[in-house]
Amino acid sequence: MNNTYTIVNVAVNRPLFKEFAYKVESLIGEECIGARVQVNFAHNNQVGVITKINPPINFDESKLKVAKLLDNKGIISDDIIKTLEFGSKYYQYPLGQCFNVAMPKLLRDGQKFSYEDIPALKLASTLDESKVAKIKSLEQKQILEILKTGAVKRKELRERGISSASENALIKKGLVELFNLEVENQKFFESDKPVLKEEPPAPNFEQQNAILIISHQESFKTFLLNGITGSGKTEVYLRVIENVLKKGKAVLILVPEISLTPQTFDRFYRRFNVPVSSMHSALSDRERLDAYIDMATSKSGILIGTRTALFTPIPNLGLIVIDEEHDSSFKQSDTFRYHARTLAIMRGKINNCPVVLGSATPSLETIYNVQRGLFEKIDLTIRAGGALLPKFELIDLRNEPLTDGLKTGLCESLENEIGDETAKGNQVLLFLNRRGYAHHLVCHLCGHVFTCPCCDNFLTVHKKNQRLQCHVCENFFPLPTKCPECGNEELVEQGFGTEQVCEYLEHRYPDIGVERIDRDSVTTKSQLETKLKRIREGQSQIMLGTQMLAKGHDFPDVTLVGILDVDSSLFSDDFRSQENTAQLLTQVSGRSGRGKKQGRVIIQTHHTDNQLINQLIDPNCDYLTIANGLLEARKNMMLPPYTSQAFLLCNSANRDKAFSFINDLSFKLSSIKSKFANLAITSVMSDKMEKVQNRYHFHMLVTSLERKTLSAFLIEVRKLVSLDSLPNDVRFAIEVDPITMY
DNA sequence: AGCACGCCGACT
DNA sequence: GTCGGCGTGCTC
Repeated sequence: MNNTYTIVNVAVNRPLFKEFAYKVESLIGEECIGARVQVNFAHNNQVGVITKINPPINFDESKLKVAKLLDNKGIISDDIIKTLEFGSKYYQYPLGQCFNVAMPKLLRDGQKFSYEDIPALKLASTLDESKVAKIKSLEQKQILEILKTGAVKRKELRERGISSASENALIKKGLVELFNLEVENQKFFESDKPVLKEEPPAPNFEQQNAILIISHQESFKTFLLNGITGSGKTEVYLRVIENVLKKGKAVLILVPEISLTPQTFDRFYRRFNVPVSSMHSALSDRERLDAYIDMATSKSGILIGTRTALFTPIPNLGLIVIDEEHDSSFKQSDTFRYHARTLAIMRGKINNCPVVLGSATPSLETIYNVQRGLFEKIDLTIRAGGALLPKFELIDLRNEPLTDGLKTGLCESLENEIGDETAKGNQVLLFLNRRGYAHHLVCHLCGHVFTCPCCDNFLTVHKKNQRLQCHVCENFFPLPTKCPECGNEELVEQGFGTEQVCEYLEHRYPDIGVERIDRDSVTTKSQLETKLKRIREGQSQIMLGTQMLAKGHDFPDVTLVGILDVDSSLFSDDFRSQENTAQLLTQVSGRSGRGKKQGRVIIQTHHTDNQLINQLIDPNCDYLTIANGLLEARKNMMLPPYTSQAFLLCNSANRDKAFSFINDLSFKLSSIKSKFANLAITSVMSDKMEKVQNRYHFHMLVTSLERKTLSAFLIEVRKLVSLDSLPNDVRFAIEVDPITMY
């Protein structure tokens, strides 16, 4: 019977809002929805995904091309297909390209959906106790301790912060054996081991309340777990997860990119006997596929990952957690421009399971959804061990003498405070969200400012590697000795960055260790570990850093947090900058005073009458009060979340091409605009940085009172654009629910 | 997005 | 003649 075939719809990785019919040369049914196929599409071989079986077609059946099945049943589960179909419409991004983003690279490339070798370690069958006794390395002891409970994948050991050098040392000593883990054909809920590996600490009454409410929720509902820093949100997650696992259901936990620290994973690996998988940027393609298969086949019951982990098939999904839900890394800002929070809630709805959003500083969108009754808020207000929240104080820079220190970011009063605290044996954390030595370089004679030749951007001075660097396109140039315009040799460094402040601190406090933590001084995981270790062991008392420091790490001995430059974040033209500043400062301040001593947060500012700053230092004003005030302002100004927005983005290496394309579009849109009520389109504008990497960027902003109207309008935009098809070298994109302004 | 097709100017 | 640059249109 070689004339039997099945007609299927296939989504291909092309910017087309259409699926294409093919025939598969066998009789297949619904079980193959979500299976990959190899197809010839427009003279090209492509991997596509089956979306429908026996669809109605208006195409000559005899002319259908043949699709070759790559999977004998669907690997992309039904709920993910539904989530992507929703996402494709909501974000106006072609379904086939959504699938592409949702699949691990190896699956995209057509590799088999199966495991290859999985390197793992186990204790040697005969353990030479005399050799064990001789081991001094803490890390090696830790490995042996972990392996006593069974064999472990090398990937897991690395995620728990253990270096492969220690593993290799033990292998060399013959205490540990490297082997290829044969994955047992057992599902996580079929194990006879108890769910818990260790007895958890007793929750306080607030945590207990939260655990009960969420655990009792069997059907779809979105919770906001609003817990101040140090109130034990993770313990609530762990307890709820335990309850979900006991019902035989699996769990998905999304975390921000920044929190990929060993502690994040270690707590889960230590707590549960249930296998844990992870998915994040540090994994190899193979490891990512392995984690994907682990979840899809129910070998693991827990997946912890960054935003793309959302698209991992998980049969019997019982709970989705989004930790630090306000974090901007949940929004993808290229290709498929989705927000993982939005799609996670949709996936929860499709699976009829609860979704928990956790944060000390929730996004205004989420707070608004609580006010509208869409989400249920649960509060955690008590810090573990009775630790007190830090006290905020202001230093009015206008009253400070213009010392050398102030020129590099530190006023005299703050210097004195740092001296006092460190003399008492305490630690100090200084926060400055600007890396490099100096913000820019200017000629003292003619005022020439050194800018990037590819971007409309200043070049930042980096002293250590003696170069000027563009923080937009990452291009760099040797540090100049004279002005290219007038030849003058006096070049002035303006604006301080972490590198300069660090240099000053080391000179000012030569006897106190200073650790700089930013993207330039910390490039590998082990560098970060070394620095954190020196801080934990008290060898260094001052740490200075960018956002890298603001999240995830606890520093119990920090009693003083210094905010060096809040002023530059107060006057941005982005309407979200106040919200972001409040979140960042609240998060940074939460790093201090987790021990017994109450911490202080000192903010240096020239604007002591600024409303936001005054709210932050007011002990009677918490983050939610600030957020409610900001929401009120958003309402009055018709801004999100009270309205829905989308950017229409366009760029080209040829300025005229980009400009005339978007102007044409603007003209066409103005004629259809009247069909949409309560919808506003701005005129065409250059992006804040018009030129980036030699491409010229323009945009229009669409604002609508109703989400539905916006969606309907964007469909029209898309049709207009694809009807004309894009001119050569003009790129066009729609960004729905933008979180940064262009 | 890719790629083929076709139109037109430049050059052996 | 014919090579190649780019605008146009199609992809089951």
